[in-house]
Amino acid sequence: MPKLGMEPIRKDALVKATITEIGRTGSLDVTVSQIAKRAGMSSALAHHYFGSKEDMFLAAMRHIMTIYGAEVRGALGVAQTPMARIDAIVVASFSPTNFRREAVGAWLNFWVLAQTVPQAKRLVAVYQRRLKSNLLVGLRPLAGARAEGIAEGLGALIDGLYLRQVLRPGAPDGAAAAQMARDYLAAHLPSAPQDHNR
Amino acid sequence: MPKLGMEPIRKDALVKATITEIGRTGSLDVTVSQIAKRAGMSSALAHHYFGSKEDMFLAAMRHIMTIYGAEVRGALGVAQTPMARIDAIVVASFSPTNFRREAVGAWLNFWVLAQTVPQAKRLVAVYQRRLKSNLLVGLRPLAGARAEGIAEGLGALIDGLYLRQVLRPGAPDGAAAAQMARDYLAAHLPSAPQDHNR
DNA sequence: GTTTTTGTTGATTGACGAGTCAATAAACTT
DNA sequence: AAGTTTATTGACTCGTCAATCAACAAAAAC
Repeated sequence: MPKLGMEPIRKDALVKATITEIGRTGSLDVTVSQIAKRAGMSSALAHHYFGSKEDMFLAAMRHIMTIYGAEVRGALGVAQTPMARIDAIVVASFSPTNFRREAVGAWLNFWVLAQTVPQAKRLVAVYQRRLKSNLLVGLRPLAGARAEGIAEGLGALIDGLYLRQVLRPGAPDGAAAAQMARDYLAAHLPSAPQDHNR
Repeated sequence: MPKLGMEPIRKDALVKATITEIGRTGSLDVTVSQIAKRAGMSSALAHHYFGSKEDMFLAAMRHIMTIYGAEVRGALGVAQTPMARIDAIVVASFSPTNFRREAVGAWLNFWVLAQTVPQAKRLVAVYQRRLKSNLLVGLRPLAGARAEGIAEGLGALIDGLYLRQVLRPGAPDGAAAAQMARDYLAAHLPSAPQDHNR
């Protein structure tokens, strides 16, 4: 009973299943059959919609980045001050949607994929560029010439917190991670010493 | 012409070849044959000395960590002040030996391996614990109760800088990375504002 | 000098998995 | 109603690779 217009639904299910499976197993060594099964279809159908396993990986990467990008954009939309802009990015980066187990696990594996697949590398590069430029908009008014270095450092710290989350047991603590990023900012922007407790 | 006492030599060659190959290809999907070939022997011999491919990976991880640990210990040995201790760790972390391309590429892949192989996870945990405790010895006299959080943050930053190095083209710039870590410290330890140029 | 230990490899096995294909079926078109 | 497009899958091909084995060689032990 082939309903028509299945393509987008199937592709979407496959993309999500790809992220889930990679995140769950913590490896790119997931079989197309595994992914297809989780998405509720045969592996042949998965190959029908995506040409190859690599295409599925790339689509999954794009999906993660799209969600992240949308969330950042949404938060930036309502930010009024430079400081609020930066904080919006930090909050979005560690929001439950983005900082959840499977997504972080998949993200790390995509980083590894980027070493092999040029297309994946380009996607990571896009992410890095966007993150940095978004941060700079908020940082330049606050830090002037030092903004560049601070953005670089904060970016690396965020990535590092993601990296470490991967091996942490239990549910991700986005709030703690976000606080760590804020501490970094507070230390580098003495102009806004908002909190120094503990 | 079997010379005797080959075992340690062969094992050593295999461990180094494993790191090289993983770093070079940027993936754990290296074949035992590839590794053995680079180490100048047959794949059968590789299996003879290490029981399995996984054993080779674990030995390679241990090797990387051993080198790193030795270098840190050496640097700590001559450090007189708390600040010197912290700096010794930072310098060792980004020394040419540890911060070279293949080693960093392999290191990231081992991090991924840790998601799958409990033994590998334990090794990473050991690394993290040692790093943190080493940092704390230097940090506590300088930051008191804040030391804990700073050590955590600096650790994440270091890991993040490693992570990002993986995708950076060209030769690794350990000096720049180390400077970033120092900036982090300078910002969090206002007591020692050693440099604030640029 | 024969037996044992250590080193070494080519060839083989066995499993697994990406991608293809042929076939079936339900919708839409004309 | 015949033809076309879209959906779907079981079965198959083909390659790859970890791991094993049988065999050979040289040193050491007896």
